[in-house]
Amino acid sequence: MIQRPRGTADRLPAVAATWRLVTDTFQRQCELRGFAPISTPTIERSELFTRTTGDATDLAQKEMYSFEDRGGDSLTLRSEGTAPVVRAYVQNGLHNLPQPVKLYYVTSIFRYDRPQAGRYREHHQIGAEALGDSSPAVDAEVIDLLWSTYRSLGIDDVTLELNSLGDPDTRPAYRRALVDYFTPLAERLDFDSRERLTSNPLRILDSKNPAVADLCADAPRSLDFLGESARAHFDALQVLLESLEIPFAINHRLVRGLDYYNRTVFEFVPPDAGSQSTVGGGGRYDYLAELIGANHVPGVGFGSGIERVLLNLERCGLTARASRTIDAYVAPLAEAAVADAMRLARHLRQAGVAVECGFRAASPRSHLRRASRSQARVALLLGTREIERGVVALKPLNGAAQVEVRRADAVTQIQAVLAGDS
RNA sequence: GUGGGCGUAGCUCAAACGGUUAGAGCGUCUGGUUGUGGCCCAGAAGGCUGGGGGUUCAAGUCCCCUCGCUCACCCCA
Repeated sequence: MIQRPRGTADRLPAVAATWRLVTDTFQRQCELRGFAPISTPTIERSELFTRTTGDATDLAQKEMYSFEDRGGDSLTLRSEGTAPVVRAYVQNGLHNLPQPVKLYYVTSIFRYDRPQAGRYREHHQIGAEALGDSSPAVDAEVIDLLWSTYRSLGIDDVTLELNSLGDPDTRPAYRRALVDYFTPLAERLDFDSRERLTSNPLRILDSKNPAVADLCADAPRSLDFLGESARAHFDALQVLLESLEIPFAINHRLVRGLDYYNRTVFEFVPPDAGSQSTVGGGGRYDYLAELIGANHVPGVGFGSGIERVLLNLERCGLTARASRTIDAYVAPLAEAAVADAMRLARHLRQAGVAVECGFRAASPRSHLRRASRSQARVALLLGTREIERGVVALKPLNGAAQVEVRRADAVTQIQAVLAGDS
């Protein structure tokens, strides 16, 4: 049997209601703030991701789904959500719209990684980006959007962690300070962290290795290296978050897995999250557009894994139940009635009634069993008797008495019954 | 990429020491006298015991390999 690729999932009807709850809630929160939907291709030129993500990141080094197409171009399945949106903004001249341009998306993300709880090779993210405005209020709005989405869903125990990484002009000094701090301690670092000492020292801070974490406690803090304007930006953001009553905690060790971030970075983490500690995160990326060869475009945004949101909904006991969609079930009792049954179903549907139609002639018992399980409120029986007399038997499934209605007024009669017992 | 646990019907699970024809519940389908649902009852369908190799008179059971699932490391959403 051919099976689905590793790390992918079939999303069955049973989880559709909860899935839709998440995306609908997010969409609603976006619309409440004037964020407009955007979608970008599943594949992009590989350079879009390699140039923005950062050479020293795991994502760039071993997690991208890249391939050469028949024309010899290197393409990559979307490995993160932000760079494609920035690319689309630049390529489509969205800087001609009033700034900032506020965009949101619901999309799939592909990363080659070993699957485990809450981690997939194809996962899905809700995300938003605000491009073209560098003021801290935009950071606050974006954070508020994600926070409000979680709150509306009923997830009220995730905590917001916040940090600022400063700007490119102060990054080298901070980086040097980290190297100066960790180099004498190199023997106490694990292998990965020692590697990062030269490749990407900031990421040492992210290590979950307890020994390394201990050393990080006294490591230089990025907040102490902020330039004047980055400092003001971060202070302003905190005031805004406090005024919005969004609780947050400064995490000096919070860096992010992608190198394009500057200034604000944030993550939402659930309590006692085992290995998958982040349900959503993002930050500011004012220099990303330049990395892909465009003019300067400040931006801030986030991504949040839908599968991880689902895990948190489940943890909080908040999964949605599918609602009934079928109003009526049409049951052909004889082979000769099948065509009539389908015609009746069509008339009802044209009138806005949701109808499930039995496809083959069967006993009333068999059809009524199906009708019950379809959760329809009425069953419409069509047999040779009914066809001869130009009527249809209308049986409410709530125990009320069965009646016969003429075919000519079947639709209005059925609508009346449906309206009556709802 | 590294390590642990686990693979029996669509699902949840049985099958003592290796020993006849691998079972049950749920679900599905059909029926329970003439054309009437849910509950109940009966019957049926549904398995190369993940795959391959080995040991043995005999393997779902023991050994090896492999694939898959899962959890953790790592990384991230």
